[in-house]
Amino acid sequence: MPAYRPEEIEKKWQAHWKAHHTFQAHNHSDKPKYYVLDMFPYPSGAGLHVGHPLGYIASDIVTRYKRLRGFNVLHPMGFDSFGLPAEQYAIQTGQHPALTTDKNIETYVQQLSSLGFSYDWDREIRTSDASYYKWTQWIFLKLFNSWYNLDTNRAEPLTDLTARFAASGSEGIRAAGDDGDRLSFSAGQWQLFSEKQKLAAVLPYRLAYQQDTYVNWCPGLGTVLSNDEVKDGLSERGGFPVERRLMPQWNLRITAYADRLLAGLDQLDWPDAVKEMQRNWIGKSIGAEVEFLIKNEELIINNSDEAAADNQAPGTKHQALGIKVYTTRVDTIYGATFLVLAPEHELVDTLTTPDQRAAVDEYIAATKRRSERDRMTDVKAVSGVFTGAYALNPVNNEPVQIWLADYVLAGYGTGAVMAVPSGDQRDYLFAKHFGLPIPAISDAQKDLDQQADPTKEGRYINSGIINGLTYKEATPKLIAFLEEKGLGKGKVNFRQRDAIFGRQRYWGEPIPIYYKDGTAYGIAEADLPLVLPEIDEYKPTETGEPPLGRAQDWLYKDKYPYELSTMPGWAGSSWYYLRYMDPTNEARFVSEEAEQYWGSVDLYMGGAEHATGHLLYARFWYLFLKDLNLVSSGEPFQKLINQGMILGRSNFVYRANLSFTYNPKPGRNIEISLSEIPTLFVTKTLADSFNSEDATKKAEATEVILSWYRNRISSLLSKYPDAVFHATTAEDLSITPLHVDVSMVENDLLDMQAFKKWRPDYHFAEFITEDNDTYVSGWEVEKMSKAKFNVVNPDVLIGKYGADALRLYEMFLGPLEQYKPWNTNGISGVSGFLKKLWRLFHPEDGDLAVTDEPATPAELKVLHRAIQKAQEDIEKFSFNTSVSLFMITVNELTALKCHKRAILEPLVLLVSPYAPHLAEELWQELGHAPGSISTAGYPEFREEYLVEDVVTYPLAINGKVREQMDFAAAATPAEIETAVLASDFLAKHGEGKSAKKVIVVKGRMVNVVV
RNA sequence: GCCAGAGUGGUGUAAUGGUAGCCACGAGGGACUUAAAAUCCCUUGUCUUCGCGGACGUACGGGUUCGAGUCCCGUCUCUGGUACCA
Repeated sequence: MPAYRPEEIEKKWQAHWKAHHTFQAHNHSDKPKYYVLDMFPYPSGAGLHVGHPLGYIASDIVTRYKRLRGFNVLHPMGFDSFGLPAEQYAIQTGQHPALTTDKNIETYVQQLSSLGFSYDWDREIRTSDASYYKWTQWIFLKLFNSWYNLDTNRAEPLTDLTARFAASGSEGIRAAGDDGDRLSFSAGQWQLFSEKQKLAAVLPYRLAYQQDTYVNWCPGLGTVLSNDEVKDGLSERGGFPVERRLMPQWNLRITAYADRLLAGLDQLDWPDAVKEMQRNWIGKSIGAEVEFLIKNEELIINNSDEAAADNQAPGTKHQALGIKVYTTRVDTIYGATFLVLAPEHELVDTLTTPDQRAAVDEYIAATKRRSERDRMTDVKAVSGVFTGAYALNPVNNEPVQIWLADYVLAGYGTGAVMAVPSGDQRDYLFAKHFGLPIPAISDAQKDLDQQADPTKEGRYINSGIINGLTYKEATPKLIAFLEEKGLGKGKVNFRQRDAIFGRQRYWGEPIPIYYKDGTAYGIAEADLPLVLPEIDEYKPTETGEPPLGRAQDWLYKDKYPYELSTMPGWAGSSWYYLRYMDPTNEARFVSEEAEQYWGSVDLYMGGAEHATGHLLYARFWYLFLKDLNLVSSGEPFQKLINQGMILGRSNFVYRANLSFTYNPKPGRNIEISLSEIPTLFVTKTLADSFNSEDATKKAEATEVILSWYRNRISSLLSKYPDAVFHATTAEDLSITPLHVDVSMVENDLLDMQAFKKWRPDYHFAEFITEDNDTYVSGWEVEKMSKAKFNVVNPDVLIGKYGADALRLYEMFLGPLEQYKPWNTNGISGVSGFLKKLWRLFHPEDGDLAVTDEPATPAELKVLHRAIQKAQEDIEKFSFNTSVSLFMITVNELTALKCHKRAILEPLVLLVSPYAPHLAEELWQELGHAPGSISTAGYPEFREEYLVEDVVTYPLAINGKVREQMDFAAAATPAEIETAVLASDFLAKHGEGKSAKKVIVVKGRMVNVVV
């Protein structure tokens, strides 16, 4: 083969790999294992753009490197194939989402293959296959049939719990979750419960449970969304508004694992940013729960005795009515001058006095009207209403007013706060707004007439039993005091909520639950999978039920209706990495043997956007499976790398907004053809001058444009003397930058002919160009999107330069983790490098001309420096520097005219993880078996080839380098110092001063201090 | 606001505390060619000098050090995340 033709060799090797299953991983091997995982893609209809493969290329390089290093590498790919876009498309077109999904997957597989990734395609999985989601449903049933025992700090089978109920009732059971939802009963009462009562009693213990929950309801999508699917009050997919709504929902009790999810982070080799995001998301806070008793209790209970009666659940002993608040600053309790409840707080109705009833009702109604989005964007506005009721501060029995305000969230803590206006800025603003007192509580607080001061410094004042104490002394004293009175206790709170686990949508895993007499039962494991039924339309039913309500005769055992919600998008992706270990197992979600062999993922490559969603859910499921002894490692993903996003580089043209509108002279009639009314675009230089701060520049630019305009008007007037134009003046001249498709721009020069053909309204475009007749377009870095015309398709680049060039170029762009703009221009550089590499084997693009001559020391030095650095770089995921290293190496070998097998063969191995097709081809030409390069072994680094006899030292005076001098590599610092001082160095550069000190860093440099 | 991370030529970037700008792109000049493409060679941080050279230069202001792009303190800007979380 003469010249380097990527289009031929790449197709050839891709076909070879596919036919020979070259990258198949085996579950039995003497080799050490290594598991490299890419994040599970959702196969979108748009296919891949150049930003998507970045992480895949990096992980493939590591994969191929590890194979060379003798590892048995598992590197799988599959598809998260349930999801909203396919379903939205189905609603619009009536096409079954399975069909569009299959088509999209086909495109993905084709695109991924054309990039030469070394996936073991025999392990491909799809979450929407029944053979896969059978096990997703199976895990759900495990969750449904488990509870979390706080005494053993792990999930346990529900049967253990019911056995304890039967033996000793609910007494003494400590389970994760809210005890407020649970009944207390004796063993005798349990025995007397009906089956329905028993199931109802058990439900609030389950790790998958159904409950009325405040959810993010998205009317635009017709479903609920989880917190991580909502951004700024809008749905992440589609951007529809989201509102709070109370609905019965399936939930997963992820909060049971909050502490373990938090603690586990410390052992993970993950980016700090991601760990920090998970810590914030879990949001552990250590504080206290304090109860404020209601003043004038009787008065209020009389006012609303029904609500008060509700509050006395049967079986609980009578307690004085109180409001529990959660605080992390119990030390500030003497400064608590009022309480604020969330408008949804359960005691609101009970507490409201007749005088305030109208105001409170009005406030609650107003809160409901405000969408979640308004509440979030409008955080500065202070609003609230007084209930008329008072509570007693438990530390001093002072009466405090009880208010409602929507800045208090129903879902966090107890839904009520004690407001300490001197120490909390929101409380401060609230107090100022409503004229409530702001007493100081610490002698260190400053500027209380301006703002709150949350300091923990100083000593307490106006604070009863803690007066004069410090923060450290006061907190335990107060908690002890409150505990003794039975009005408070230390408490840990988490910001994280249980995960809502149902979607009112079609295209997802059916939840394996059926209803008998209104009670939820899990279907038998033997009856899995519960297959997604066919339906006529993918919309909700007329009665507002989810689409599954349309399924005909869809009943368990022909009798019992199924749950109509499906699982959320993250269900299937929470355990997929386990299925890859044993993807076709029909008897188990993964065999014990395969699970124990592969253990956990050694390297997980993916975007940071999954930090708080997928990565948290997957860890949660893993810990749960571990509690059930179904998996064996501590955490699922040992090392995580976030590849940065590749941003688009948009190009702009500058339209001069000139008026060509006209009227005929009175009594005349004219029609000017559109083709004679141009749209004027000015080159960037002119547009920049026009937008410049410099008035002279701006005036000059304006004049250039207006003189062009006047010429044009006058030529139109000579042709149409009857027209009167509304002329553009210097004052109303403006310039609008417009996006232009990046494919029409090369090195920021616009292809003006292509631009004119691009759209009808640019057909008659005219240009004011640079002096050399080029049109320079502007540019800006933005996200890649169709609307910005900056999307670059990898297929086009592969067609032009080859996959190897694209792989190298994406790595060459910069550090993997960094966000960086895409600029196609530079790809010619790596393409040139590949050609040069080829020419080391095929001089002048002729026949293979590799010789068996022995290598020279200079050649060996180049090679071994490359081996050393390539290895270091890949171990620290610094791929950009290895590409530049390869370029240097090839440049030097070209200069040395090196065509020797002893050098080139190891070089091919070094490059092979990056440019696998080229490497395979050359490897075969060198006489090796086709396809054998991937396990050929990594070249061994030999330090001795790098040893130099002579080292050139830079000589500096006071840190400024002045000269260079050669020394024997073995020279000692003392010898070097003597030699430097003996030379004329100081005389030439020392400005007559004498040396105070000489610093010699061996092998590095010499600095003379004067 | 809070939490991360980052600021180096026209651009992407490189630099175990030790000669700042490697490797590329772009630009300028040249060779080859009827021409173009491809390929090859030279120049390319700024200022200064005919040149040798010199001065300045890693967002800004300080500090530590023989020596700072790198470490420390403060400021500014940008990017990402998060936000009434009590």
